[in-house]
Amino acid sequence: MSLISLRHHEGCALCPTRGLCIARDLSEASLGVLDEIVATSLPMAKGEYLYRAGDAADAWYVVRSGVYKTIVDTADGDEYVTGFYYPGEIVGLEGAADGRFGESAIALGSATACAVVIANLPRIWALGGDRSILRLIAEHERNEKALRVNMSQSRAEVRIAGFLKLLMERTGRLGFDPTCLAMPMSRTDLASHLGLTLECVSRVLSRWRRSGVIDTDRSTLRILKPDALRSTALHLAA
Amino acid sequence: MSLISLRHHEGCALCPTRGLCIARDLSEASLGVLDEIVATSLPMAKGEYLYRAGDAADAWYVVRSGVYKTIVDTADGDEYVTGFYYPGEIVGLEGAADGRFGESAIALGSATACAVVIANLPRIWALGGDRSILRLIAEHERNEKALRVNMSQSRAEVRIAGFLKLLMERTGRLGFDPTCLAMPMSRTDLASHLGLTLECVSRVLSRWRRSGVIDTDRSTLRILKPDALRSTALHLAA
DNA sequence: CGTCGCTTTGATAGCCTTCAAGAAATGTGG
DNA sequence: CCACATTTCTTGAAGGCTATCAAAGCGACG
Repeated sequence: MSLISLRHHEGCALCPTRGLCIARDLSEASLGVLDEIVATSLPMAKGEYLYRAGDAADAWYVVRSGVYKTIVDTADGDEYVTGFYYPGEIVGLEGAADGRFGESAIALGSATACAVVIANLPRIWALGGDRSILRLIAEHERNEKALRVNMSQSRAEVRIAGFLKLLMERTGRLGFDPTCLAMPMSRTDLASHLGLTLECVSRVLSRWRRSGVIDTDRSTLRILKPDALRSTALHLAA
Repeated sequence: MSLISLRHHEGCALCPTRGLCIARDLSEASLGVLDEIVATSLPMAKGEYLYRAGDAADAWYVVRSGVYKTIVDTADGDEYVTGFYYPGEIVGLEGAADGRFGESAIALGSATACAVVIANLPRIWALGGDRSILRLIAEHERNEKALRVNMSQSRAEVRIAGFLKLLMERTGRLGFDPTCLAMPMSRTDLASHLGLTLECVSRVLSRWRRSGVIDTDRSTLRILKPDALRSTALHLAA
C-alpha cells in the first residue's frame, strides 16, 4: 500500500482526536468494528514519507498525532507545499481520483496517521459511519476553500494573518489553546505554502514580533494580540 | 431544501455528463434506481441562486449543464467568487460540514444541476455507487488543490495562464474542444476569483490577444497558442 | 440617439521579489 | 563540552509588478 508500516491500531476509544474523526457519531459497539477496519501507522519520524506521489492510493489517511505536509514537485526541481495537516484532518483523499497519489505526504515531526482503506468503506457504511465520513470530507472541503480564498489575497500580511487565523480555529477545534500554535514547519515550507518568498514571511513575522502581536519560539508561535491578527486577515460576512 | 424547483430528473441514461458523474460505474438497471434518488433542477436562468449561504444543506449538487459560480460575502459588502463549476463537477459539498451552506451558488447563464440528497446516500451505497462518489469527490479535491497551488503564485500572468490551463483540462474532459473555453463570467468575477484587480486581468488578456496567444469573443475564449499558455503557467513534475 | 454598465487603457505609488550579506541556530567531530 | 561547518533565519537596498486612481472606448438596451 505505501512505504509506512501499519499495525492494528491502538483503538479509537482511546484516540485523542476521536471526536473529530469517523468515530465521532459511532456507538461504543461500532467502535470495536472500526478498530478492525482502520490501521494506524507506526510512529513516524521527522521527514518520513506517509506516501509518495505515484504510489497506489488504496487508502486515505486521518492524522492521529503530529503534523504532516503534502508536497508536489515542480518541473524545475524544487518542491511546492500544498498543505499542512493537523490531528483529525484528512490527508490523501485526492488519490482516490485515479488510484494514484498526485502528491507526497511527509511527517514534520513525530507523527501517526490512521489509514482508511477504500476497500473497507462499505463496512463503514454498514456501521452508519457514512454521515461521519461525509462530514469529515465536507469540513476538509470547507477548510481547503477558506485557504484558497485566503491565498488569493495579494498582500502578504493578509495572507499570513489569514493562515494563522485558520490555524487558530483548527487548533481550538482540537481542544488546545488557540493562541499557542504548533508550527513545526520551516520558514521555507511556510513561504512555499503561502506562495511568498521566505524573506517576505520573515519580515512580516519580525514586524509583528516587534509590535507585540506575536511571539515566536522556534516551533511554536504564540498569538499575543488575536484581534490585531483577525482584523488584518480577510473578513467574511457571517 | 432550497430556492430552486426540483423535479424528477430527466434520466441519467440521457445525461451528457453521465460518464463523469455518479452514474459512471453503474449498470443500466442501477441507473433507473439512481433516477429515483437524484433530482434535477428546472432550467435556471442567469443570476438565479441554486442555494444561498445560510440555507439548510440537505443535499449537494452535480452540474448537469451550464456554469455556476459560488460566492461568499465579505464584511465590507462586496462578494468574493470562490469557484466556477462546469458540467460533471460538484457544488455545495462544504455544506455537509454543519448542515448549512457557507457560500451561495449562482447560475452564470442557463444551467441545470442534479441534487444528491444526503439522506438518500445509503441507497446509493447499496447500488455500489460509493466508489463513483468517492472518485467524484477526489477529482473535486484534486481540482481544488490545483487551483490553490495556482492561486498562490504571485505573478498575474502565471495565475491567469494556470487558470486557463486548468479550464482547458476540464473542458477536454467533458469531450469539448479544449482550445475553445466557455467563459460566461464577467471580468469582475474572474478577477475576484483570481485574487487580482479587473484592470490587471484585462491588461494581461489584452497583451495575449495582441501577441496572438488568445482571442476573446465575448463569452468564449479561444486559445490560439496553447503551448505559450502552458509554458507561462506553473509547471508541476509528472 | 443617448444612457448606463462593462471593458480597456494610462500614469503613479506601494508592495513584494530579487540579489546580497550578516546573524542565529543546528549539527558534527574532536 | 567546545569549536567549527552547515543550515536556517533575519535584515538591507534596488527593481519589477500589481494596485489604485482616473478617464476613455465599446456594447447593450431602452
